[in-house]
Amino acid sequence: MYNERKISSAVINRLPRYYRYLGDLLENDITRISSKELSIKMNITASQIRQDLNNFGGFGQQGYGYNVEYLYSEIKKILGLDKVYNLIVVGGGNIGQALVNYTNFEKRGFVITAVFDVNPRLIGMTIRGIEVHDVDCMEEFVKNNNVDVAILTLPRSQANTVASNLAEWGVKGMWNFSHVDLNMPDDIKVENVHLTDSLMTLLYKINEVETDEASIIHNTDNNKE
Amino acid sequence: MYNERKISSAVINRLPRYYRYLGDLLENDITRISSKELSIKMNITASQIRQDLNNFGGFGQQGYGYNVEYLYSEIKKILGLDKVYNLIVVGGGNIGQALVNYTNFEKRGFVITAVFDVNPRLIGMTIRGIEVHDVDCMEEFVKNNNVDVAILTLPRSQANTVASNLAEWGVKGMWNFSHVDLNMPDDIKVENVHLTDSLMTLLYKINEVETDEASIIHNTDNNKE
DNA sequence: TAGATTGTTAATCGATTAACAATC
DNA sequence: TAGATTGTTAATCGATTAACAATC
Repeated sequence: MYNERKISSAVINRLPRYYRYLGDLLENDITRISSKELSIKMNITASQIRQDLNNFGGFGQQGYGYNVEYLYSEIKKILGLDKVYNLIVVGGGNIGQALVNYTNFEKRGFVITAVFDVNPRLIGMTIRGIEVHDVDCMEEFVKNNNVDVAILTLPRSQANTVASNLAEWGVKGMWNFSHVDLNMPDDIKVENVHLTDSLMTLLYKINEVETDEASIIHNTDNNKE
Repeated sequence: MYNERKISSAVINRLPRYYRYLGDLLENDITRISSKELSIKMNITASQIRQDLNNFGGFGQQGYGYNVEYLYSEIKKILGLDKVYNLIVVGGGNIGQALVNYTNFEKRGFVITAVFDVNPRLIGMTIRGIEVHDVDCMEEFVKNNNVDVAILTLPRSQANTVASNLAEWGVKGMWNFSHVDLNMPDDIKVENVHLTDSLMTLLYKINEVETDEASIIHNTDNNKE
């Protein structure tokens, strides 16, 4: 496991998608698949699939392809999904509550154990059996429980201060829904979900299509010049 | 505008971040900024900033840098944020409701005008003044209203069928929260928010840190060999 | 003017794709 | 065995960074 070079984030970001497709194959009782077949399903090249997988090991067999169940379980291990994780939600607003209510997380071993907020109207409430605590209790909670990930769904202005504290108290990863970049030491991992940014890029693309269509018309007009 | 080569998605994905930083500068009454200064704030290279911006035009001035207000307004136009968009939510579950309740969207001109669901217990309800309709009414609604984007927060199994219908009825973009890939014609734009995938990559990174630490110890042990 | 900083070309780096020998 | 398909090296492609002449 050691002495290996770092895996590029392009590869890592594709792993959950492989995992999803292999899970679908499993559900359909497909026992083996070649990189070529999978590449057609996933709309990527077979070469990329083989390169990606070989970052972690030789999971296939010449002339046969990949055993679906084995490859699925290996990717599961690579992603660390064979463990259970302890998550807390910091910020009990719309998104925070929605994530607590999303029962699929628990099925996968992502267990939300507490929600924290400053709002007295929320504190003491229970969301799907999980209590909303005062943020003042957060330090004690984090220090006494092994919190793997904090889900940050709080206002921009507070995100960095809170995240720094959490990191100091032992939280290893920040799943950041706050619309701001976090400044964290290298050993604290951050994954951003910037919903507004995501929607903006979609709007760009929609407008781009319209512009393209306009230019096709325009070019046709000028064809005779 | 026409005859330009296509802008890479790496660039497009960075635009909302530029927009955010420029907005912050504006709020702090900073009127000009050089690519070098901005690069330090954003933790990217000045070269990349200049390359990115020059895909769309020369917004700066030699010896001066960029006028913050002007550049902000130009990126706003590039992203199409100077318009108002009509969105619908398809699937009135946790995430769907949370997005309806997120009032910041409206401030930016992303207006959610309707929610659709199959659940009789939700139909007729009102979320922040927006009614939840029966999906059976969706065709009529979409055909009579100019729907720019459908926010898909429905089960995997239904996402593709529903999205195909919506595309046929005139929806231009799909903001896809369903945990499945959509097969859409090229002129329909899709932006995925795969929350589970995002969390999985975070977990990978957390475990990677732990593995790295283990290997450092291991390497030290073996140093004498 | 002199200094600063852009816009843009050239160099580098990294990621994707192609090719093929190894081998099941 | 012959055919299929991997693992891996080499080639290509695209994105990032560096460099610098143009110019405000």
